[in-house]
Amino acid sequence: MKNRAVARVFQEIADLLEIKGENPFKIRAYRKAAHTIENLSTDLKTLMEENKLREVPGIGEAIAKKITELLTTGHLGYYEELRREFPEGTLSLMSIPGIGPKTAIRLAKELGISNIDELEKAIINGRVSGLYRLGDKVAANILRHIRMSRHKDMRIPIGEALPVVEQIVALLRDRPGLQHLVPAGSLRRFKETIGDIDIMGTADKPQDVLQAFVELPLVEEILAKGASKASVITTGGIQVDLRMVEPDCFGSLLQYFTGSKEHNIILRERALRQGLSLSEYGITVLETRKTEKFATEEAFYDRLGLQYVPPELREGRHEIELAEKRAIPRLIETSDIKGDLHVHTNWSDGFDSIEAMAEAAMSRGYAYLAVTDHSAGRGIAHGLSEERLKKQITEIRALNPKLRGLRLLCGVEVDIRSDGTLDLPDDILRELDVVIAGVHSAMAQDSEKMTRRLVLALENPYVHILAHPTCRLLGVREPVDVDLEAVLHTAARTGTALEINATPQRLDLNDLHVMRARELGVKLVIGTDAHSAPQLDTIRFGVGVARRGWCGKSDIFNTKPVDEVLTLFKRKARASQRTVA
DNA sequence: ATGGCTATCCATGTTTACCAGCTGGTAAA
Repeated sequence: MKNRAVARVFQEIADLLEIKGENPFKIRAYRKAAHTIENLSTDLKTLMEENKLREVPGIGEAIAKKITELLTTGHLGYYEELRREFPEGTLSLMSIPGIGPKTAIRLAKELGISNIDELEKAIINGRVSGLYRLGDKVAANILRHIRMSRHKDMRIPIGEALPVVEQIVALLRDRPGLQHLVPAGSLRRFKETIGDIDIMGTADKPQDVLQAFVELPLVEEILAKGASKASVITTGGIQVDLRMVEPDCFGSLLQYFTGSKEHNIILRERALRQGLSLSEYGITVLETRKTEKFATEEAFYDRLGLQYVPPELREGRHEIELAEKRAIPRLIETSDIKGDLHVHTNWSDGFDSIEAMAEAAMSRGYAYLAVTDHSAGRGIAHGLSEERLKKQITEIRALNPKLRGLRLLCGVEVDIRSDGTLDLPDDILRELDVVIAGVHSAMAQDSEKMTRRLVLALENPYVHILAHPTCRLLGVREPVDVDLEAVLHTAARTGTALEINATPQRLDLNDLHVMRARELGVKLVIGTDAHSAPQLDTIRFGVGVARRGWCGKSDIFNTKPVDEVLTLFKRKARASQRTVA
């Protein structure tokens, strides 16, 4: 049994205990243990054999015993008994937002509902809204979430797909005779979700590479393996195709399989007008019927009289027009980023200390890092009260002289309450270098209310950045209902920056929003929202979104030196003082 | 259930918002 499977059992025990209404601290102990086990770098079995289970923080006598039982017998009596106490399927009801343990158990016991389909029927028949303390609004809300979960698309978030591809490429890169190995498709274009993963390669002996590919440890199932192509399903359930091709037409093949379809259609139509026919094998001159081959994409675009088009722009918008005029801008790169303006520490719900985050920022070569922990309104995150924030400011100021080359900025991610007011008074916000405002509650508000709420927050003279403006979580939570156009205009008018939140689950703003923001002259920053030091690396996902939104270095504010950033932020408060005067 | 450590004990995560019924339970973040 793998660590992950053990963790899942404990997570489910916690859910069941929650339904049961057990001691909350006991529930938390199981959740904590599950989390620790999931992130453990050593195999539980090894720890068990060395009698070191108890040394893991969060694993005590009872849980160590349960792990041992699981690992030796493959079963856990306690868990199985617990499951028997509740109707089958009660747990699945809790996956619907709006249904917690109390409601789940009532639906199961009072209506005999044991799965989501039955729940849907019961709501439609009006059986749910008849229950005590469950009215029409609750029922309608649950129904809405059920329908939403049905329509969830099955594409994989790029945050999951990219690491898998990188792992595969890293494992195969050193095969003798391998020349190219490049992911194509929507992954290469850095779309936020990916269908299947396509990797293209060239090698002296393609068969060897294909063989090594299907033998990788992360391969769960081999769907097909031929002379030039293999398809597998990874242990994470993602389909990956590897296509080995002839080196002399690698360029046109890579171009073809990178897409997008829309981009390639426009390209073909344009080529036809020039008497050229495009295919994945090259460019055919219609008059002579001769096909030219291209080893690189650059040569391919060049033959068509076009500037090279970065994959992120190949969406059939206006990139080909601009490539004709050689007017495609230089896009932002991760190395252009000079600092991160949104990170958390263990003062709120972050994992690492301020020092550890600063250390990580220095090793990335950053010039600055803004510490922006939550405010008290986010109770569960152990958000900072005014008092604790003051203490943190003192600590950061004391730390700064000790840091070589890095400027730590004092900041906060202040809650925007349901009415648009902020969770901290202006007096303290005024003291800070960086104030990020963000919505973390009451996300179901209607568009009018939500828009008014965000506009009000942006109008605060001390708010510099609006965090994750639409609050979406890919595959988990839909964006809030908001008039984003109005928000963008307010941001432009007040000189407030909008964030491209780089957390792979968020990517918020998205590429289209970023384009629109650029058009309106809205300042943009990329922030990782890192909750641990390694998460500073997720900046590249934000850079990917910015590139898809046609951003150059100058469009993203945290490519500027620290003084310029601070000057801009201070300018907003000064401007509003003038307005008042 | 864990971990600290005077203990067959005690602390451990908190605030906001919404809805059903007009104060308090439930869920989300």
